Amino acid sequence: MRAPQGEAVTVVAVRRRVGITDVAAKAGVSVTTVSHVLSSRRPVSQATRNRVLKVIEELDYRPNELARSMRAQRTFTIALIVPDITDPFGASVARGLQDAVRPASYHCLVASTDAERDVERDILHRLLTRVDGVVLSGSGNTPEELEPVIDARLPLVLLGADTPGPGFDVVTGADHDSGALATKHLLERGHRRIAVITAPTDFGAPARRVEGYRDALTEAGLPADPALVVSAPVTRDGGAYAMAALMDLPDRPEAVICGDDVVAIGAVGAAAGRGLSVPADVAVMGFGDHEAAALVTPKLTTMALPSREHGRAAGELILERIRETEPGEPRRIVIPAVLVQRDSA
Amino acid sequence: MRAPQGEAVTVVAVRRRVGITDVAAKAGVSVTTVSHVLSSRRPVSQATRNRVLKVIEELDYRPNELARSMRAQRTFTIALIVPDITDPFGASVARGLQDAVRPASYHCLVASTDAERDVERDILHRLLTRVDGVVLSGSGNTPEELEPVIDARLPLVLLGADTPGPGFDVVTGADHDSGALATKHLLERGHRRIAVITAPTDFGAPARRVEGYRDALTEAGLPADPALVVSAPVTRDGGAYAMAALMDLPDRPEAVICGDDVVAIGAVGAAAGRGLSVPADVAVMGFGDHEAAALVTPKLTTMALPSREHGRAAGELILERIRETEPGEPRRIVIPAVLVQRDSA
DNA sequence: CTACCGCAGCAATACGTTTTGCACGCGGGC
DNA sequence: GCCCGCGTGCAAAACGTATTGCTGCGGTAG
Repeated sequence: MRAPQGEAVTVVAVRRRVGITDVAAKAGVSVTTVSHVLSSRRPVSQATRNRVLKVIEELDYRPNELARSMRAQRTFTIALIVPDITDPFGASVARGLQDAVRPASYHCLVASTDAERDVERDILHRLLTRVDGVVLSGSGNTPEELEPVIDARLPLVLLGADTPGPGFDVVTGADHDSGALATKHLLERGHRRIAVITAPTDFGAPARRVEGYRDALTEAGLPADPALVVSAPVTRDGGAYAMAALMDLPDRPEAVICGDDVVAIGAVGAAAGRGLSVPADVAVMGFGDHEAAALVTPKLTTMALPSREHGRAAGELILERIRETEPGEPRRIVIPAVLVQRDSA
Repeated sequence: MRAPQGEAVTVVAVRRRVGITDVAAKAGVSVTTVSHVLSSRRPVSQATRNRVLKVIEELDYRPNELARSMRAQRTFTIALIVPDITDPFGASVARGLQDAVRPASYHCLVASTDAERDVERDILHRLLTRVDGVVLSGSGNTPEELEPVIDARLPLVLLGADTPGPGFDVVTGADHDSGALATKHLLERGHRRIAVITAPTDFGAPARRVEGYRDALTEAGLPADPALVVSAPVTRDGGAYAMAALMDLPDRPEAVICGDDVVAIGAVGAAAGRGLSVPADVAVMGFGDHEAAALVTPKLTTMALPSREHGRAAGELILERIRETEPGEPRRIVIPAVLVQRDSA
């Protein structure tokens, strides 16, 4: 019953992977016909189609995607290269990317580089012939590193890129605006002396946020006191020290915007250590909306970076590029941060 | 200078992807020779080798991995399927997996299923012909869902699997032991009445931890009061409510072990709300060592789940399976949790 | 001097699909 | 009654690589 064929051997042995040829043979048609019932690129009689489908079912045939990709010159795979997938931003981006491309039956290959240039280059090279597009995040992506990608005519989207000039597709946060938005929120709550604790770099996203902060102040007709902008490592302790310094100022600020939630948490701790209560004595805002932001006391008011949106946007952009026939103008997608009001401001 | 050849046409046009054939032609040898230069599977004279390498350099030739995979019947890709890559556990596992397989030149394809069974099945099916192995985490992986994978003779490793019986490779946490370990730590600090707040399930990892807790108590000659084991949703509020209930007990516990850091943070909050100080009045332990654990006040003493290790172990196991010629006995790798002492206990 | 052995390289085949040029037969319109 | 067109299916080529049987050549040992 299981084996109508003549073979009486009962040892099952290693069952070879079933290919389209096996299906064709068992259904008594050519491989072309099988392919056509699968792809519907040419009409096939109902009778034949049914027969083929039945055999496919029986044999549990699944087309070899590899061969398919090779033939079509399309892998249906997008590579995501991030400094560290463990970092919440990287993970969310990965998720957003998956969300965007899965409906189109694309997969995601993800790799972590630890921001090491040669690792990044190595991975990039080995991936080039395996994927239909690349989303690259973080690390100092210099144009020359990117050269092999564009050279391979592979769609490429940069995430939050600073260095490479125009000519690239980019998805980035609205850094200037988020800095301004945070500042305005504090202004609306009546604060006038507003300080900033930022990362110790004078370029990139942190710098642009500080600029937004200054512009918001200026727009409100307020002076931007340079003493109120301090920099600190992006750690809890960094935030604590910087906050302590601010609180020691003769004319202590009424509110402080921190470049990261972790920093903000350190700042809140430092304030508490001096008997200052948040937000009654001093308001504190964070950036990023980490998991911890909603867990600490007081719950942190913060600017959420919709990182999943970043990933989704990148995915959609890549998909568009893949579908395009003509290269088209480089695009730049800017994603605004959103204010999450909680208890610290 | 750039083009010694006769072609005077300056229009660059679309440069075709350079293949091994182009290299062979330009070097004046056969494709076989080029392949041998690359693979060293047969000796090639130094002169020829140099000439070929030079041409490869000039043409910036990179072998098409797809064709290579097809020929070798090996994709050098491992699939990781998790409920959500955004979840810190999933992300760490991904990272560990990458760490493990990258030295062997393997890539990682990651997919999130949101724990939806049909999404999982769909992804699994579409991946089967594209990868050399699968690491599957979370979701109720029923054996029948796994059938296509084992049917395809694909190495498969289950992460923290509960349901499927033996016959599968599994990497899992030492749940029973970690429960016992946490309990012993509190016993050593002199606590006698120890409570547990656990997830509302009576199977899987949470249940096994509770068992470990009971056994540790018994071993210490202490009674296991059923009233001290309460269940709560794995949220901040869940922890808070459960803690409140425990604190209302006539004979209030001196210490409580929470099934998750988030729950522990809620518990600490509830204690503070009743004027109880942690750890002076009541000790609290968490599970998981989330980012937030080190950020809250007091810093949480917790059992860290080395999730990156889980991923790494799974990767190494898969690699072994791939290299094996004979199937071999199913293996089970158990990874202990580690105690992270901070300030809450 | 001859036979044998090893080195270098070539041509052909396989991997599993999809696509395309062709052939065959049948029915309808002129 | 003939021709055209359409519906249906087949054989062969292509995607880009790795492998393998073979050939010719030169050197060495017997």
